[in-house]
Amino acid sequence: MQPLFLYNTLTRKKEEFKAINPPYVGMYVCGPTVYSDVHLGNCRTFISFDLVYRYLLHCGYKVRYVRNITDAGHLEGDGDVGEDKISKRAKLQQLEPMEIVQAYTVDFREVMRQFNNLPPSIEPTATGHIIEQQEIAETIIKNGYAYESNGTIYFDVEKFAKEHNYTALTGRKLEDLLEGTRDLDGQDEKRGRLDFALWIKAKPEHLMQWRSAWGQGFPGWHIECSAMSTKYLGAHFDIHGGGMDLAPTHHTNEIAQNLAYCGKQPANYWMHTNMLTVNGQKMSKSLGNSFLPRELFSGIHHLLTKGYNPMVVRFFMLQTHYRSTLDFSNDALNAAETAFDRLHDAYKTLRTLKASDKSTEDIAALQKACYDAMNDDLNTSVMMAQLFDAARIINSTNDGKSSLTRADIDLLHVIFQNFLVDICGVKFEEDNGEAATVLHNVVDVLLDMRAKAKADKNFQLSDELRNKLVAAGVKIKDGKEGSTWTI
RNA sequence: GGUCCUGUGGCCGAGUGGUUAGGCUCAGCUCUGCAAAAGCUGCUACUCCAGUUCGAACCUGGACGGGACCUCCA
Repeated sequence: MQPLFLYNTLTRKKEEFKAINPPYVGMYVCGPTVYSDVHLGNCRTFISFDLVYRYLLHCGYKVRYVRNITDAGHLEGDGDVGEDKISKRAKLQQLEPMEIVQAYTVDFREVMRQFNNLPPSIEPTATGHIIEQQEIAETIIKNGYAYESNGTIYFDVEKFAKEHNYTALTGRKLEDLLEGTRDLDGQDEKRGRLDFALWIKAKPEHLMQWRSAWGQGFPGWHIECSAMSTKYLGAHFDIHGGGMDLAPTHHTNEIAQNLAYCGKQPANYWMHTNMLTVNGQKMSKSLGNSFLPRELFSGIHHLLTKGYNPMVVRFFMLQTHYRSTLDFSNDALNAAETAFDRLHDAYKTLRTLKASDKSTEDIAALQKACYDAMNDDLNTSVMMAQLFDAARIINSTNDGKSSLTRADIDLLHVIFQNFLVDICGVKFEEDNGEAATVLHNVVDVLLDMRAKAKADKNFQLSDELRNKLVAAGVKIKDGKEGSTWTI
């Protein structure tokens, strides 16, 4: 097997991927906070890591993929003041916090299914690991990197930074961070301005709170990932991922917590996916420019002219490398839809291709180019360019302008199956079932009538039949050996 | 303000110090009763300025533009 290179945020380089205990791989990805709908930007990240997961599986690794569900709420604003997002939402809607969590978790999983993301091996929740989070906080206090202040536990960043490289992930200078931080105004519980909470004292009216050695409270924002990754993947595992916006704060603090807890950098490879933008601006809940998956599928959104199949959206996203920003627009989506159909049509044509004694094309080289692209930090853009090359070869063979041996045709099948279906996770709707069979028969009857009309040179009738079928959603292509159709 | 990333043809989007990315759109041709599809051909770019180099879109410096993070965010 050829080496796989992945870009590691820690070293800012592409590095050869070497599993700690091959063939096993542990991968942790920061999942959603389930206090509202996942938007498309979130989905991009999870689709990107689904690609990582799928490719590792394809390469023969046995992957334990852990993606958390944050259901304990995060505070709003800087930290220690402010309100838990999930509680806030719950009060607003007069619901139990867990009712909110349940509703959005169910919705999240449904969206992931629509995008054909494989479910992670474990999807742990923050509320299910309160004890583990408390234990980590306790140990960090014992190790001298955290302190209690009026029922809240803070991580002592400045002390940690004296012995460790706190900003290893982003390469920023600590002084710059200190300068950039806002004044503590009123938060005199904290010793240092960069200190962050591991455990937060709850006010009596706070809806989600748990008992602890420090009184009633709830966990801080970063500690759940430390707790759950350590529990399921061990103190040192292979890949940790998330959106790029998590690197400077969430992941930086997570690394600090793990080091302070057990002296180990949690993951060898830190992977970060880039943002989805709308008109050049990051799509985010707080900016209010986010698209909901269902709006995109249905087309019901003021910026959209039509709806798009989830597979088209997935394909659209994978046409761009995961570390580049991807701008979202109707034009780009329409282009992706046309391109997607072209690949799909070629894949279908492949089944009916007639073999020759000789090949005029080098299919093995094409397959190698696909692997080379994927091994180069999962360059799906270049890999897909190869698939379009394959589509051109298939079509031109179908037209009799080039030829392929049986072995090469079979290899093309393997390439499409491997790279498009298994690795990119693109699923093609196959019409199965009784209704579909009946539909097939009915269309065939109509095409038969149209063929007779054409034979009689009754083009008025044949065109009418074609136009009406097109209006009904059936596209007709006339070939030398009869007509074919697609929906 | 600080730190970092980025600027590619009509649009989207890869990329490497010297050779065609790819997709979409558009035009022409072939095929076709017409249409659609498909194939072929064309439009062939790298923000600007300076430097390094035999040679730079790709390296360095500067300018300008865009973005991310510094507050929860994938």
